[in-house]
Amino acid sequence: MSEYKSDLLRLLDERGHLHQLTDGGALDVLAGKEIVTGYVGFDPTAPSLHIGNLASIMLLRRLQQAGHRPIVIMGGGTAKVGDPSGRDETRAMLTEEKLASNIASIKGGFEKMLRFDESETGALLINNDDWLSRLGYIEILRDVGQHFTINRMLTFDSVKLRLDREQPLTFLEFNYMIMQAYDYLKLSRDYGCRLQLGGSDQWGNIVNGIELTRRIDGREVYGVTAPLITRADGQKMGKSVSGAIWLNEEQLPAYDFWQYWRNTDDRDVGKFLRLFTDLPLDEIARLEALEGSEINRAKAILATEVTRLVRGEEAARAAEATAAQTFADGGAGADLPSLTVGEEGMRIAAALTAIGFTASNGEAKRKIAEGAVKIGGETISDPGFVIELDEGAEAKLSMGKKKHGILTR
RNA sequence: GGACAGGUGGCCGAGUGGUUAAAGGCAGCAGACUGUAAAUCUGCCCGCGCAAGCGUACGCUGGUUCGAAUCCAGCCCUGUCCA
Repeated sequence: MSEYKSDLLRLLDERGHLHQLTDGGALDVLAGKEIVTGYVGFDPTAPSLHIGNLASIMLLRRLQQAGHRPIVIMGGGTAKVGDPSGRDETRAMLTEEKLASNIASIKGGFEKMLRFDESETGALLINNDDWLSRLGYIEILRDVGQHFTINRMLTFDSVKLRLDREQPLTFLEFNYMIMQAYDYLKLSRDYGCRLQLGGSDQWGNIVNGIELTRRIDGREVYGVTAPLITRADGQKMGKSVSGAIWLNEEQLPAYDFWQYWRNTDDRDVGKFLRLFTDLPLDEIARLEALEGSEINRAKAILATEVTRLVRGEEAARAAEATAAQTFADGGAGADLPSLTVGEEGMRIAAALTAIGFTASNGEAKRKIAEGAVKIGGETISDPGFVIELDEGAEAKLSMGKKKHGILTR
């Protein structure tokens, strides 16, 4: 089924992780005979990664599963420069403190998905600020800058796109690819790194690093990119209800994370199971073959598996149980968002906003007028309705079919 | 530094003095149909207010006018070309 001989490339290929690779034949041979150290870079531009980054994290997980050593590069240094890839606009500049706190809060998540230990294949997490910030300007220009021609830099998509669209591209950002390439050289020297993986938008950056390493050190290193994961409806992964689907619990409760996967388009179920879970391929084949409403079973499994991977066993079980109680039994599970209404009660519109179903009281009132709001299954159509509960009582507040919460006194 | 073009709601994009809380599209939310899916159709889509209504809003500041996103001045920002 796969043309590759090494466990690594076969695994990546079978599960849909491969888009492009440099000298796949040589990499296949290398991965077949020794432990390969490979890395992926992540820019700490937010306090949490989101599921758009999940495909890249899975690359590292697969690398480790295939018996190799993954390195997570936190782009503390490159984030100061800003990756222009796939962006129309210059990124907002992040302060040093913000970057540090982002890195700290992103770190934890990796420990669930990768094994960090002292073994030969134990994962490492390294901040490229450790070396990038120390570089001298003249030094970097002479050592690295002489290997880059402007002519070539201008042909890169990340640059060309901006120029074609007549959007500004600052000199700072223009240098991003040089910093990125330098990372590879540095990792090759200090950690014996031979492989860089990344999203397909990183192809240019990866190739630059490979060339730089070859030119300066005469060392052959490799690159692998994963396809851009799109959903069947054409949306990019990770955008949804209230923005991104964050990996961290603080940014998005496990229940909501679970729900995102539960609502996967029928057509994406098989693809996502392969990419984002460890389920065996034959089982996935069975699940994605389910017809009609049966495929909902596969979606629940997908949701639980991915949640387990990202949030842990306990969070996954709780989210799954809550979903079953809420949707299958029409009740209210413990993991639903909750709101205390207090002794004097609370206006329905205020409650909807407080629990996060609506962004403003005005929106809440509109939803009430549309007949979308229910308490305990009863539609509430009076916008002036005041929720009052007896001491210790609970009620289920719903907006639409999917948004449910628990009201308590 | 100069010439020209431009800066409109989450995004794209109309709008060149009043009927403009600002066309249209996308995204989003809800309803119907379903399977917590897709597609389709319908409604909603700045905030506050039960409501009448009020407050904000078209880069910023000021001005003209009964009335400005629209006219004028200065400033800031972006692009293109020139130096």
